[in-house]
Amino acid sequence: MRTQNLETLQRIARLGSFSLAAEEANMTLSSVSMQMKALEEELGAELFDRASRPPRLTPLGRRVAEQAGNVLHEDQVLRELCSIGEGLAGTFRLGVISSYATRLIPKFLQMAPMNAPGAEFDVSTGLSSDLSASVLSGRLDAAVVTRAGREDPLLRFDTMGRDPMVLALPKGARGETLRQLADELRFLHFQPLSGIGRVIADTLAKHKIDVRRARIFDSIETTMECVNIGIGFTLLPEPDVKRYAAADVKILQPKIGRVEREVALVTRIEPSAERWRGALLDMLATTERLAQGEQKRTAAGMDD
Amino acid sequence: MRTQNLETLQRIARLGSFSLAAEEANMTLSSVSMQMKALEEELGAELFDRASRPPRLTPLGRRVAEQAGNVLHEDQVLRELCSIGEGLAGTFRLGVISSYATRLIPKFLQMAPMNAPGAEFDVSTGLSSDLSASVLSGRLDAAVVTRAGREDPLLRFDTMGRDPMVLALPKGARGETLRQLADELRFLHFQPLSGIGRVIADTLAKHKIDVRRARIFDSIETTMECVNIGIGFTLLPEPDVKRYAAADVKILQPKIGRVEREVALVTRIEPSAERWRGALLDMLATTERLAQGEQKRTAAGMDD
DNA sequence: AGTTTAAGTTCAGATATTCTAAAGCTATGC
DNA sequence: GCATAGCTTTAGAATATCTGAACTTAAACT
Repeated sequence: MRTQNLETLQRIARLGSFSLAAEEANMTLSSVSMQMKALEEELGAELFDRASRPPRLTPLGRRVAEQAGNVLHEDQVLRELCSIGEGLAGTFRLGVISSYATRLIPKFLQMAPMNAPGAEFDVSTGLSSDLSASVLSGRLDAAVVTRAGREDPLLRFDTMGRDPMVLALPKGARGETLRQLADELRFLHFQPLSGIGRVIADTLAKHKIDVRRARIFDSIETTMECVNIGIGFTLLPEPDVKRYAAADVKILQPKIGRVEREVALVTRIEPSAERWRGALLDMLATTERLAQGEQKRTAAGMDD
Repeated sequence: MRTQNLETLQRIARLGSFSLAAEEANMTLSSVSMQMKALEEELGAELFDRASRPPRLTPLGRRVAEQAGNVLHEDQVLRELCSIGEGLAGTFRLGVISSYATRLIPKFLQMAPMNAPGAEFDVSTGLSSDLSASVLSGRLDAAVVTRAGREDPLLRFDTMGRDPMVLALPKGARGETLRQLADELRFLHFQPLSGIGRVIADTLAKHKIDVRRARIFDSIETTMECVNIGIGFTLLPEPDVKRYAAADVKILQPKIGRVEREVALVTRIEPSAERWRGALLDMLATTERLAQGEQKRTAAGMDD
């Protein structure tokens, strides 16, 4: 089936004759005639009654011309998908680290239809290392991960932002440095296989801090809840700590220098990704900005 | 645009590689490759990332493959319209004489989706002569009309049924023959330009009956309402008289012999009409049978 | 790390399709 | 009945598409 033939059929139905259709489409009359002959042959149906001089559409031909409109409409939608110059067009399989998902995904999905009407997003969550591996193997197109250590040279990491890591201490804790606190309290260690966990483990190792009796959690919310009720202290990104900390939890910058987790968009290095990587980064940045603004407003509201 | 290319794209998206798609479709691998190259060219879009060896769909390619499904689905609908062997397929522009419309159209439109799922009907009403002219000129595909006198040789009339014409007399009328009644009462003459009107006029002329003070109406319901309240008598098809007559109205066979109106389906004589004329006649006959059954049941119900 | 294999791409030629222009029909209108 | 407009047909040219073979290369396997 060739869509041009359906267009010609529609034109004939609209204009009432082969010759007017030919004129409008800048084709020869014989082309029009041959196209319709081919269409009838392919469909195995009589679309025209050729006994009368402008050939008359049969009832079936009339209906087929109508249905041709549906086919052509879907075809048009397809072409418009492809002619979105700027902006995102396509179905993107996007991964987001669990520790960032809460902050990003709801707002992102809410904004997506406005920011990128030509795009669909299949979002999934996981650990930085798994997500990076999925991007590398092609199961995902892109992922938001925490940067850490060695990075595959086939992948590209575009930093989206840096969150300072802060200490969250339960009410009554006395120490002020990581080392002091590690002696005094149980350390709540975020899953070392995750990006944040790697940052934490690297920091502890670098300063040779021994956290005896550490507990491992793989949920930020759970970890903070444990801090809230005094089970131990932890080291986590500031925005997450502020989101979940109870009013009496003490928040400190670690004295051992700035500790950060760096959040990045990871994509494969390949020519076709150049078309959309920038737009996706823009969109994520916009979302982040809006989400942070909202969080601040919420926090402000809570102060009242 | 060629739908085959979209099918190939879908196959690749489903099977994951060009070669599997080629195998499934019994094509050579190079055909598949060339089709996809042509599709990308036509759409002006990169659908595949050819750096990796089964070429990977880009996000846009994934979305296009999905939308291709919509195009192909509409195409399939179109083909199925054409492959309805028996039965009606198409959009039929159908005329029905006003004096028959009440009896036929509601039931007909109600049954249509079941009886002829592949058909649509644009129904209009009018006089037999106008409807026949419309069929002849192609504004209608077929019409249900009253047969009368000379018929165009380019048209074909298939009789659907015959309604005996009966006299309807108001309460207290004394005459028993048309002639007696014409002397006694005002004659309510149905629109002589219509089919029924022609039958009436022909009958009166044939028997040289003079209906002084006749009144002309172009609605059966109005005519019968006038009989009901004693304004005059009339001669109309039995089913219509029975439908609208008040309980005290007297109904008589005319003594001058059987007077009938013959209802027929009129269509152009042309090869393509052969495909559907029979099916349409069947459908109308079925509808009529059901409608009559219903009318009888209603009448029986009223007797209770 | 080098080799093999499988999977795509490209090319040249064969085949099929579609177009144009001209000639041929035939309803329709005068 | 004749003229004309409108469609069909035909032949040949221009395109497009397919096949099979040679070529390339990513991924898998020593």
